[in-house]
Amino acid sequence: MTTKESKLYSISELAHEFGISTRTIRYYEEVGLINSHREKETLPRTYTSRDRTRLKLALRGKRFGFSLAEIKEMLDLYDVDPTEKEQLRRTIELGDKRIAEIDEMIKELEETKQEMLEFRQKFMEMLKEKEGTS
Amino acid sequence: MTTKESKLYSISELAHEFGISTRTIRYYEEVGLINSHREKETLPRTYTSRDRTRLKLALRGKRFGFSLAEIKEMLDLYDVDPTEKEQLRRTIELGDKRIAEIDEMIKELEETKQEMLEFRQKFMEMLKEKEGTS
DNA sequence: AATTAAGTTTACGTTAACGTAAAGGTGATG
DNA sequence: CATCACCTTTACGTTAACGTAAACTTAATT
Repeated sequence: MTTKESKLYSISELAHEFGISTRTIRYYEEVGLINSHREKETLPRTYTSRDRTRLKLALRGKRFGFSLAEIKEMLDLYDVDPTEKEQLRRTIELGDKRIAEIDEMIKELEETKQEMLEFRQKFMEMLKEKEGTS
Repeated sequence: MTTKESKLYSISELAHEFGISTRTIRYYEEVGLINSHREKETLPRTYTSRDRTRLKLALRGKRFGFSLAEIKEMLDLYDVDPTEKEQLRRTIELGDKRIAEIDEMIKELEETKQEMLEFRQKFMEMLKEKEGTS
C-alpha cells in the first residue's frame, strides 16, 4: 500500500488553469497565502489538490475585492486545530461574521441588479419610442 | 416659483456620511468619477443629491473590488443620451453583461456561504465531542 | 483684529500586488 | 553536446488609490 498518491500540479499548470502568472503564485506563497511541496528544498515546487483548492478559494476572494491579508485570515479558519476548544470557538465566531458579511453582499448585489433592471426597462422604452427613426 | 432647490452637501458632510476622506472625494472628482458644483470656480465644492447618489454607487462598486475605471464606465451607463439610438443599444448591451456578471457573483457567494456553513457544522460537532473537557 | 473652522491647490510619499528582467540550474531532445 | 523548456532566486520597477503636508483663502466667532 502506497501512501495516498493523488495528482500533483506544477506551478505553470496551476497558473495556466487559473489564468494567472507564476509570479503571482510565488508571491502568494511568499506572503503565506498558499503552500507548495518540494522534494529537495532546491527544486521545482509541486502542488497537491489541497493546495490547488486553497489557491482557487484565494482567487475567489480576490474577485470580491478582499486583500490578500484578509483572504489569508479567512482561509486559515479552515486550518484550525480541532483539539483546541477555544480556537474552535473563535473560528466559529469569526466564520459567522464572514457569513453575515456574505449575506450583506448578496443583498446589495440583488439590490444593484434590481436597479439595473429598472434602468434597462427605461432604456428599452426609450428605444421603442424612437422606433423607425433608423 | 424657484428653480428646484433641494439639499446641497458639503464635501466634509459626504466624507463623514460615507466614512471616507475628503481627499478621496476630491480624487474621485479628479478622475472623473463624480462631479461637484461650485458657485464661482474658486470656492467650496457643493454636491447635489444626485452627486451623492453617484458617490454612494461608486463606493458600492469599490466594496466589490471594481477599479475606479470600471466603476466610472458602469456609472456612465446611466448618463447616456436618450436621443441616440445606437448609444442606447450599446448601453443596454453593456448593462446586460454587467447584470450577468452580478448573477455570477451572487451564485459564487451563495456557494461560498454554503461551504462555510458546512464547515461551521463540522466545527460545531467537534466542539460537542469535546464537551465538558473545560 | 485675531483666532478658528472649513475649504482650496500643489505636490511629494506610501502600500499592495504584482510585472519584468537578469543570471543561473536541470532534464529531455534533436 | 547544444538547445529548448521549465524551473529557480534576487531585485528593481510599476500602478492604482489614496495619505499627508505645506501654503493659502474665506467666513464665522471671540
